[in-house]
Amino acid sequence: MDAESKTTTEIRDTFKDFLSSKGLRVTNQRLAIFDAAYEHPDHFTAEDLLERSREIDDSVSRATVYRALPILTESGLIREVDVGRDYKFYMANRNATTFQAQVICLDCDKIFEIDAPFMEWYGKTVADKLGLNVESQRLQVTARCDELQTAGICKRSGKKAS
Amino acid sequence: MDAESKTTTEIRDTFKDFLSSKGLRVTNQRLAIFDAAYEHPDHFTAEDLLERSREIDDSVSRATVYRALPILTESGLIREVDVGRDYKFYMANRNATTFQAQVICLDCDKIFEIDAPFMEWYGKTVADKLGLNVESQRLQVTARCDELQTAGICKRSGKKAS
DNA sequence: GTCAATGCAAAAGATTTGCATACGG
DNA sequence: CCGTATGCAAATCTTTTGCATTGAC
Repeated sequence: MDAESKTTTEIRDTFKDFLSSKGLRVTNQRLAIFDAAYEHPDHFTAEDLLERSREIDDSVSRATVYRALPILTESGLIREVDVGRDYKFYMANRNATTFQAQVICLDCDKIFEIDAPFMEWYGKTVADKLGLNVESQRLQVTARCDELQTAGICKRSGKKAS
Repeated sequence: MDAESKTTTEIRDTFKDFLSSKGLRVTNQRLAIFDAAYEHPDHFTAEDLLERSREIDDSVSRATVYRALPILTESGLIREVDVGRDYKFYMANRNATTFQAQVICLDCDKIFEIDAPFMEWYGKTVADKLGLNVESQRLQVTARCDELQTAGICKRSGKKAS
């Protein structure tokens, strides 16, 4: 067992506590959705999550996934990552302490999370000038993979040119 | 007439030239949509644009607006501003030379455009590390208007607490 | 005249919601 | 037991698309 970071079981207890503290019920479906999210090593969509949740508890419905996502987001246990497509991505918020920026590769179709600690300061500075209080921030870089286009293969994603 | 910046008429000619150069046709509908976009001082949605275009040429259909938007965006004459809602915003790209960040106020429901010249550098640096070439970037700060919540009115937007 | 552009209406696709039922506390 | 959470299916809402017709060049 990993001595440094919390186990999924421990985090699941945090989730249970969160639900209880909000007067929400601890249901099998919610736990299955939580587990599915934490099993996922990467970014996932609501649909991905539905599929994986159902492998754990096949009674999970799409509606329940969509209703659970805001709860998980509010609990801070997962993070919403909107990169401007017509559907949203999410990811387990395992141990991110600093602000994360995203680099989205249009060729690899992959999202990289990058530490961007200075963002904390930046957002506050700008918002202050307008007399506003920062609620959230996002910094996204959309990019192209030259390697894929030139060499025909991308080492990072393993994707080959089509 | 303004001696410093281009008139809308001049920019419309640029649009016509752009269309011709791409082998696209200069239609009344496209010009009406262009004019509507440039009459709009602020951010607007596709639906806003449809409404205003129809005041100029009532034959403009929703489909044509949606088909014109990517053309206008590609021409660089308007800019797409996706702030993570389920619909996109657009705005006339009058004279922006430096990178613009957005501050979105959840209370005023207003989008402020802010110069963020350092972003050019930042995006390139991060993408370089991954071996990627920057295609586009976005930096957005979501904020709350304390003034509105405390004093009940926001000077900036003129909005009153409900 | 030719073929791109248009309007219309239907389709698409992610997310939300109404409602009767199931189940957690 | 009470009331929240669920599944299902229908609804929503923006954006896209197929097709017959119109109009730019």
